Amino acid sequence: MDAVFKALADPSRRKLLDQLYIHNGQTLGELCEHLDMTRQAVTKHLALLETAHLIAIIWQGREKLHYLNPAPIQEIYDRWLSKYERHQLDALSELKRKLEETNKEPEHG
Amino acid sequence: MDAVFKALADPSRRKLLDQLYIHNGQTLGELCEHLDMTRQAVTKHLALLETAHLIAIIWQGREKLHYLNPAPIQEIYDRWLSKYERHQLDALSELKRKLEETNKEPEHG
DNA sequence: ATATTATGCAACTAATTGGTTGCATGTCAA
DNA sequence: TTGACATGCAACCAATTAGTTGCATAATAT
Repeated sequence: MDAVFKALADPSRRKLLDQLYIHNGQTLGELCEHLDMTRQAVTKHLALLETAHLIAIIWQGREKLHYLNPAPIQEIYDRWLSKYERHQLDALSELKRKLEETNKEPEHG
Repeated sequence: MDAVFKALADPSRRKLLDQLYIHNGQTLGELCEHLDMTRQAVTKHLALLETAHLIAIIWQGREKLHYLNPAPIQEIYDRWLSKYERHQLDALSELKRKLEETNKEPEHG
């Protein structure tokens, strides 16, 4: 799960996922065309995405095809995001209560 | 949005969110007790979380209270995660098709 | 008043990250 | 068989990050 969050933290890697979303199964060379960096840099980004299982790779001859795998993203939602959403109402009402309480006293920074 | 992904990329920061989920409105000092690092380090993590609007801060006298704000997390889901989920079935079937294709002889023309 | 508590700010270090260049390997096409 | 291509691997560099220490400031308690 840590690998997934780390992988999603970089804008270039999110852009790669976006590219695969637009056109799935692209080769390394094709993916490179959309990013302003060397092929080797893109390779490293793709390696991180693969480690996080956000993409799957299939070799076809000398070509490396990349496929989007949204499963880990779904997991983020299931195991982590929904957890916080459930607290949303409670959190906000508590915040509101505390804000009103704070307004009775002098402000700080 | 980039700030949110960056903020979520670190396990210590996710742990801080977890702590606030368990007990909302904790002070800096309280949050420090759960992490094995200096107060100043925790302060920096909390600053990043605040920048990403994942937490809200309320001053009460000399105490700094921290409140969870799950709104950006909900945004991730709405604007980004659901986008990939929609493709999940297509992506997997495409992958399967390509895998089967790979097991044959490559084309020669 | 004074000490204690709760926090902020800044400089510094070490580790990690994002990128580069150079060279090597395997596949396809002529 | 040769040359071009698609990619891999490794060393290196610069920027960012995660953490530290030291000192400063503001609020509270005695």
